[in-house]
Amino acid sequence: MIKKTFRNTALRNTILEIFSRSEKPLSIVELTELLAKNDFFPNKTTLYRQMETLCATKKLQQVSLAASSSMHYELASQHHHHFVCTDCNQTLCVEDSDLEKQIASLEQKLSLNGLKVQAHHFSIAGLCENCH
Amino acid sequence: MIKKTFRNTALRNTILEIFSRSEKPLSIVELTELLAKNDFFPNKTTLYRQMETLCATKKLQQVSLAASSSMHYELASQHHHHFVCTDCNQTLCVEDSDLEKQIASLEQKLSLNGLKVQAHHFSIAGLCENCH
DNA sequence: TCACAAACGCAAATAAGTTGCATTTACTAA
DNA sequence: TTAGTAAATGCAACTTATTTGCGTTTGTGA
Repeated sequence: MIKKTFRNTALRNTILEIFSRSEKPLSIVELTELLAKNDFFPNKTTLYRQMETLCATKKLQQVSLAASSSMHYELASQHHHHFVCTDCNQTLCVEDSDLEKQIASLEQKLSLNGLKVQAHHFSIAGLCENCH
Repeated sequence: MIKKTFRNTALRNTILEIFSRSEKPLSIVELTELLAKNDFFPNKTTLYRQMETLCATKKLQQVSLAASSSMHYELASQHHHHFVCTDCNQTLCVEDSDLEKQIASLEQKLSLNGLKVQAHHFSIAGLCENCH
């Protein structure tokens, strides 16, 4: 098994900074916009590959949001769940420790049944205060 | 407000039959394959529009599965959650009434906070028994 | 400071889903 | 029973998200 060395590049550091400052998961498009404000204009292929590397090294993780057709990402250390407005796409973080516990217990149960759990995806779609 | 009349077509009835026989959510591609076995070869545009109509009339509902990039659908009356193998794509239904309750209570809480909940999406990604 | 793998950019390809428009068909009302 | 109308369908072209191949640049350990 060959170990890939993880390099420090200005782009990568900036990406991680942006994610650590963001309160919500970001898509490639959103990330591109935020990078532009920091004077980075990387090719989209580079960004997709950054996401791949950063997810593989557990720095980030994928988040699939109910109302969106594109993948979103967040810091792996900041995993939580979201409400997404189907009209304006606004995203709100939803905290519910009981739900977390219930999910953890379900995952535990699945592990005992011979499945290896890698991730869970949960989100709620609906209309936010402004949109209904 | 104009009411659209919902028509019965052979294709539509077959689609609903296929979903009622299926134990797991189906993507457009999977549906196309099953329709072919019933000698239906509809255009993909037609299928996307069928999904639109059938979801709007609450016969079906969208399901986003963790390990997949394409939308899946299931009978609205059969809503449950799924485990998806990231390797072989096998899908297993996961029953957990406590989790359901917890989600319902969270949705209730969100409603009281001025949000209109339309749907939730939950799935677990991992490796099935055969793949690890 | 050199070599090599990791990171990057560009162009083209693929996959999922959508739109416009013309044609066909199910259903309703006469 | 039939004629009119809106729903359903098909086709081609388009958009958006993501991936692949390949050549070039750059960070980092020896």
